[in-house]
Amino acid sequence: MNPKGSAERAVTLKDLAARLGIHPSTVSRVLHSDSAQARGAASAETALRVRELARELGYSPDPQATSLRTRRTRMFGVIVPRLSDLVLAIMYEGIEEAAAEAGYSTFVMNSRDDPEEERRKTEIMLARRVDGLIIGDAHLDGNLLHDLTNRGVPFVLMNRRIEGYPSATCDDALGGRLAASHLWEKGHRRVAVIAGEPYASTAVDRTAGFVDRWRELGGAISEDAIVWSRFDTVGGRDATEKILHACAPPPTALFAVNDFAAIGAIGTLRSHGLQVGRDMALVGYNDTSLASQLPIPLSSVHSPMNEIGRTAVQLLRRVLKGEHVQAVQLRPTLCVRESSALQL
Amino acid sequence: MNPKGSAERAVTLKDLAARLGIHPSTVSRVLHSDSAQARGAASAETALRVRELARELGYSPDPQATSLRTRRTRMFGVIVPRLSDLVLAIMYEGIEEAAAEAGYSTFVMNSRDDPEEERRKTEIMLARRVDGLIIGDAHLDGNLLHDLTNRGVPFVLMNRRIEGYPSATCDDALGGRLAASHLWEKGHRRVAVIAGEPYASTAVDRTAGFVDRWRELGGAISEDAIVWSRFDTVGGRDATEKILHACAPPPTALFAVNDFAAIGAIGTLRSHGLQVGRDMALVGYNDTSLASQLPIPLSSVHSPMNEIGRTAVQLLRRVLKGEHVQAVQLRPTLCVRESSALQL
DNA sequence: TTGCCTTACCCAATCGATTGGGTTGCATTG
DNA sequence: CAATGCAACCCAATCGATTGGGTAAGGCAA
Repeated sequence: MNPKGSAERAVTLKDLAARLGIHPSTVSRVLHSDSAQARGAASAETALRVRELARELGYSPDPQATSLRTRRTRMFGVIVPRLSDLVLAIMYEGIEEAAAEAGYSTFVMNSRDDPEEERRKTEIMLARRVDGLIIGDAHLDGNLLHDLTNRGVPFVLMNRRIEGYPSATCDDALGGRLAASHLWEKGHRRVAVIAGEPYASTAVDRTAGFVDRWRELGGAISEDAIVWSRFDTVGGRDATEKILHACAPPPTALFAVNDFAAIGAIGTLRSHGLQVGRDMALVGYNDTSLASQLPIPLSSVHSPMNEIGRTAVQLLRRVLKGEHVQAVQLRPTLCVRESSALQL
Repeated sequence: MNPKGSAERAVTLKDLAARLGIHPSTVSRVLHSDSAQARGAASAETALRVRELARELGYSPDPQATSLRTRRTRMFGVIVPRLSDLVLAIMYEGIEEAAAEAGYSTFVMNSRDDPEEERRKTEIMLARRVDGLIIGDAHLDGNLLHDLTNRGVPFVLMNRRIEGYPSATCDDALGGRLAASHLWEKGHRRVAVIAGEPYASTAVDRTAGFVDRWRELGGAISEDAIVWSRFDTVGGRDATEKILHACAPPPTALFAVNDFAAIGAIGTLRSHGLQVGRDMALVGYNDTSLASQLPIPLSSVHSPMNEIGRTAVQLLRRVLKGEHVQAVQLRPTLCVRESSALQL
């Protein structure tokens, strides 16, 4: 069929037109118009012939040519701290699904949570002429977003939010409150928080929600009991170590704003001879697939990660239509498991 | 600066040419040529002026226009079972880095390990006119690759290999052998394998390597002791359950071809009152970041995942240059931890 | 019969970059 | 002095699709 192994030359509008004896522009209108909008484009009969031949020859429009003319690429750029962070990977799956359904393709790039890298990656995507950006690593203290706004670049935030910009996130304050209510009900009165990175709204909101609710319930929580940390297992390890050293008497429960930090905490607790669920209650966040599969299943605030990704795409599409969109916060739910099931 | 918030019209070659009073083609040659190849393009002085103005106005060539003319998009398509599989996510990080360094962008899509979906996603990428594909979910029994070859589509495999196609993988047979040698040395004589999906070379090679080595050492291993399973925690759970039911007397060691399956195994063992590392040795595969952070740190065969991703990009670039490339297998190493450290 | 609509098309410019094939002006060479 | 070479450019076609603006043919009403 293709003996030389060279990619066959793709079928073009001109090819179709030549075979049918009509003009390329007519073919374009037939294939492009939304079936109704083909006002005076062609007769029903011609339209049928065009569509038939297109199918037969496997015509697929050249996206580069289309983009050149229409100034739209139907590509979105997605920036995340790292795809090897399961949370972002799942959100990205949601993005990819929703984007594909809408006829968009997506580029993802890792910024490693470094503002310099984030800026560099953003420029690469803009140089590619993406139609819009989904930014999953927004820093509370950055100025990239301000610049992008000035340059008229359409974008939305995902996962982390920043006041004044459109975003698709979990209602993290609510998630923190759920964790606080749960631990309070279980009889805990001394708690500590593994709070995550202070530049990320996820960490800040979850912590703030927890603390707010805790105080509402009449609990006390000191500054020492709130430890900022990296989001990964090592961060959770170190933070737990700090908490165990700083708090006397030690807390009876921990809230980690991230499942991986929680897993790190488990390790540290174990090496201090403390068993999770019995000597120390533990609640994580995101309910990643591992939480329920751990030797001692981990309680976790479930956030709808796939849905957050899908929502980000919807929002970005509305931004592109010129709508003024608000931030969307999706509801988390609490999954109680063995790590915090015991009544004190 | 841009009060209406509309994206500023990008600077084009024509703009530069107009300002300099020369022809766009001259500007193109100056900016495009590899500094030496600009044979008779322009005088050194003119070239300097061109480059200066380009920098000043922030000229960046329109990739769509370039692609249209050159028939190359400088985009690679990447297909993986799922990015939420940490192993693939890390390989993808390697791909992204290497691709970016070479001036390529990458699309990733999830096939969910479904051949139908894989085919669909492949077509989407080809419709986007990617220059080549990196296929991370090759099925041993599929026929997609054959079709792609016939159509002259440049591609390489990653993570999983198939005889006769270029690929970048871990030397999985060796990895299996390392695990076998280790468990044998620790005194184990009854072992079982959580073997993974039989359509994936990773699973097949790791299992075969393990069994080969085991027999070389004089060990016996029955069919019942090799259980095929999904790659995730649930798969590991079910497989372990099966092994504990089928093997009498039970094995003293398990080799799981994937860390997540190993984590699933830990859960099942625990619910049977068996403690990993003491009652049952366990070795996983890939040495994902979690392995060392688990409550009982997991021994695991370390595979150079980032490097595999980078290698896939290098191979694909060589394929594009028309070179005939062979499969590359990168060396794994064994990380022994508490889960299999005890001498029987 | 004239004027006016429709219908069903066609024409040509355009998007931005690339590239094979010129052209011009000047200097060198035999 | 004619011929040749070379440096430094310019020209125009091209990639494939889109789109504003035609236009010819036919029908219908006044």
